[in-house]
Amino acid sequence: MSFLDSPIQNRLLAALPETDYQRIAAYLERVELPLGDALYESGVKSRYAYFPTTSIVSMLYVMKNGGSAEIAVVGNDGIVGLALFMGGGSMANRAVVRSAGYAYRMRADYLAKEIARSGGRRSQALQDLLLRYSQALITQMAQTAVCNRHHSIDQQLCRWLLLTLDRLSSNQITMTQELIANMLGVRREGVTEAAGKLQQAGLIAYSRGRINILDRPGLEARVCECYQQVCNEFQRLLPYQALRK
Amino acid sequence: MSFLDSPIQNRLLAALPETDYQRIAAYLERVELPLGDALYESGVKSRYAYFPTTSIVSMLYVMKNGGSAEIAVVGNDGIVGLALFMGGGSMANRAVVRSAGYAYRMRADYLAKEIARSGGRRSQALQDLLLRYSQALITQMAQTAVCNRHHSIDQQLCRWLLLTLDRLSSNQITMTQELIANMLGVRREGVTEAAGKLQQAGLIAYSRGRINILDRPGLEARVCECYQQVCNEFQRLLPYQALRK
DNA sequence: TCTACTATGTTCGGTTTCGAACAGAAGGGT
DNA sequence: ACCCTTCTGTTCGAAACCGAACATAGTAGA
Repeated sequence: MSFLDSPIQNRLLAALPETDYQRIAAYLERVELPLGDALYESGVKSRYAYFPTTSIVSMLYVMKNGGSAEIAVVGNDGIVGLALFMGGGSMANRAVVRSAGYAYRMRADYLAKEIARSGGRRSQALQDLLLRYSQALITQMAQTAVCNRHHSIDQQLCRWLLLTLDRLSSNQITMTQELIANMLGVRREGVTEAAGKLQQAGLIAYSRGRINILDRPGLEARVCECYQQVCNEFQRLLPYQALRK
Repeated sequence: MSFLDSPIQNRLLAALPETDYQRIAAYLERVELPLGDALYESGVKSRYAYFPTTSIVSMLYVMKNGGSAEIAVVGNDGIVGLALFMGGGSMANRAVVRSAGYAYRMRADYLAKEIARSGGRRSQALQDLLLRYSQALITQMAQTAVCNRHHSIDQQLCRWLLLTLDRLSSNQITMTQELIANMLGVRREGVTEAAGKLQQAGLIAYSRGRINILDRPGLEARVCECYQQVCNEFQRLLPYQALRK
């Protein structure tokens, strides 16, 4: 049984050994995440960790002057709330739902207990998985920093679209240019211009908050090396093979 | 006994409980790190983890076209080689010594053994510490991404100088403008101009690869919020109080 | 001392992005 | 139908940064 056939639509959960998953499953609660929902705020210890399935969550840093920038994106490949695992409890950024959908959530204290000692034994598999995912997230953040420094809005938009697409089942993204601008940390007009070029090239069709991806290979041809680098590391750190059979 | 009086000049090591430290100490080897040394290369599994004491190490991403950007900086507050702990073995960036000095190094297999099981028992303290440090590093990377997006070269130079200063005992930094430019991912001329302003304002004195910090509060007044944000998180995650007495 | 090299300072035009303002176009509600 | 809001497209000058070229000034070595 491959991941796509698995009833567990989150790759981290699906990668757990059967016994570990069974123990954890009792604590999982399926919740709906509406667009724009803030799963956690900067510096506030959250009560839940989230394993997105069909939703996509943005880790967003908001500056004092209101400016913002997306630091990383989490979909069905990961977990929102790593700080609960890493010991800080909270992080210095917000987690915002940027694509409505579903997720499994787990109470923070249960997660902590499961990670520490669960009935006298450690959940080695969960811990290892979260560690590897942490490294994958670090890769994504590092690459975001590089991309922000060196690449054009055009290229960054391509990267953003592809990262989003990879975490969706459809090839239609619901997102206004205004919101994309917030996440890329640029002006809305900059996104309009970049999206215009992609549209003119026939790669996407943009219409009032709905983006249809028409030519994914075309996007991949335009994107900077940052996208592939992140993909490679995710693949290396959390290989498909590790997924539950 | 405060950290500065401690014979262990690395904060992570100094924060370990006495028994854990004693067990680890046998594996530590003090090494000299010359300027420019590459402790590890992108994608190559390194044989050692390093705990810098007087040296400073830069995590640098180098693009295909030769452009580069510093992702994070590690000094006596941290460890180089987190990938060994997180499970990936390697990371997608280089670690370059950007300030000559000393470090303790530990063989990768010893570190792995210590983290996993050490004589039948886990080193809970080490693991917790490395986890918290991972989160601190994530904060630094996230803030680098934000800073790269939103702040001027002037502000970024201030941030860079302060981050370096925090990891040095003296207030003289040995570093050419060319190398700073490499790390900030900007042109050398840009650094010349920014440094010129700081020099004119009497905050620093620059002379052929030697920077003397004359007015640290002045730098702090000019730096963007990113610097303080990172400091706050480091303080919160790895508080001074946790250091070994 | 002379020379070669390296580090820093300065200039110029070109490109990208920004900030602000405004126009048009697509829906939604009444 | 209408208005009203939201989303997208377009324009303008200003600012930041880039790429390249070149000038000057310390420093080290012959």
